[in-house]
Amino acid sequence: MNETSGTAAAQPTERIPAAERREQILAAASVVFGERGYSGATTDQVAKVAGISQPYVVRMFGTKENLFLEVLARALERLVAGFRQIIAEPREHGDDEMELLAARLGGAYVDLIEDRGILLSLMQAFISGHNPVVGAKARAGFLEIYRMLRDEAGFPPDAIRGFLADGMLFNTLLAIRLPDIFDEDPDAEELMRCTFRGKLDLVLGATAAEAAADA
Amino acid sequence: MNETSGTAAAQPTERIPAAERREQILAAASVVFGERGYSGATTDQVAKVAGISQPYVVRMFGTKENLFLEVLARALERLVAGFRQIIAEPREHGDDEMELLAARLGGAYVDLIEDRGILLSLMQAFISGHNPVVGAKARAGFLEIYRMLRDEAGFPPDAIRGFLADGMLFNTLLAIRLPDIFDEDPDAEELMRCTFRGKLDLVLGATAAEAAADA
DNA sequence: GTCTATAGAGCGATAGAC
DNA sequence: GTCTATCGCTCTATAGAC
Repeated sequence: MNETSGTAAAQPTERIPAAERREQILAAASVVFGERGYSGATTDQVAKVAGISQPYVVRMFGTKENLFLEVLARALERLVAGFRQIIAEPREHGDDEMELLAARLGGAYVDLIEDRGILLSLMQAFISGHNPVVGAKARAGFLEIYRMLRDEAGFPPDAIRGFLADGMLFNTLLAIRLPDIFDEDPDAEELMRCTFRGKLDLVLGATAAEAAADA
Repeated sequence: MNETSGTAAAQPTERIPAAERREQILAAASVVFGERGYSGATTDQVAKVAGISQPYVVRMFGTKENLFLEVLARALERLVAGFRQIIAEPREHGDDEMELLAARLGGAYVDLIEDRGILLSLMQAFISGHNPVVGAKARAGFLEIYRMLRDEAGFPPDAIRGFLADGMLFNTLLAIRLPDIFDEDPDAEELMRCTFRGKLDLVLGATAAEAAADA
């Protein structure tokens, strides 16, 4: 079953197609950038999570900045595609048509940012407004969502503001890991409940699953 | 008027009391941490903005982490104190009492985050949930605001959620520097207007002033 | 397709003079 | 109260073997 060597040294990495390896690295990078931030993350940490060597990460993407930009682009693509699909779904017309659509979009958004890598990569982009490349992508992405809600979903201005605002509050409460202190401070759960309402179970399920994965 | 030397070398820094120098460093650090993030900022950049040497920054605060924590604590203090003062102000009772109070608090918040250092230091803290020290401060600070709105201002749950959500959207649109592209994309201004409504002039005034200062 | 080795640059922190 | 000099570490990126 074993190689001849009995040491615990790193086993030679399996040779797999570059495209597949790319995906592995992007998945790892999403996690690491999400947790440590763009500057705080190192290509070596990404490499370790992906199970390969640090120079190979660099080789694959040229620079650390390119790698981050691709992670960000993927997150934005998933967000836009997810929303567009829901908006395109057939829906019954009625007084609460807009509320129903907003609830569906909100649910899809919470689903998406349950992936902490996606959540924090997006937030990293938000605070990189000063960076010409990342900042431009963040502005363009935000405006694309705005146009989609206005033109494709047909939301009136106040509904757009309410929807986007709720989303940014979701981001923040999940980013600061409010569920981590539910047992230390009952107000933490109260605030989460008041913010997420029906969506809370969704969020807590994901949080619990992540905690279990950590252990 | 001049020293004997005619070179353009850095002039010897004026000797000023430590407490005053501390404030200068904190002000510089707020700007630098805000723009570059905790990991992206260097103590040398802070020192240059403050007009002193890099080792002096470290000597004053022990470590870079301590310096960031103090910047964050100052921002939270200003926020909490500002809100508390407005809530304590006498107000006429009536149907729109809560709306009026919310509008005043919102205005104060926009005033505060016009200071880009404060805005981005807060947002830096939000995405540092994984960091035991910074993350704990972020959670505690957010819950303090929540309790203030619930117990001191007397807001009902939906008003709290709406207020906090609007604030987080303010944060995001300012952080990504949406006003920077008003002339490239008219939707940018439309989104800002739909979000900030009456407060827009406040925001744009500050943005214009900052742009002028940069040049 | 993947690794080891290492160059080259930057950064936080310390030591010690003035 | 403030600086200069510098150590030692970490990190990105390159070179080149397999």
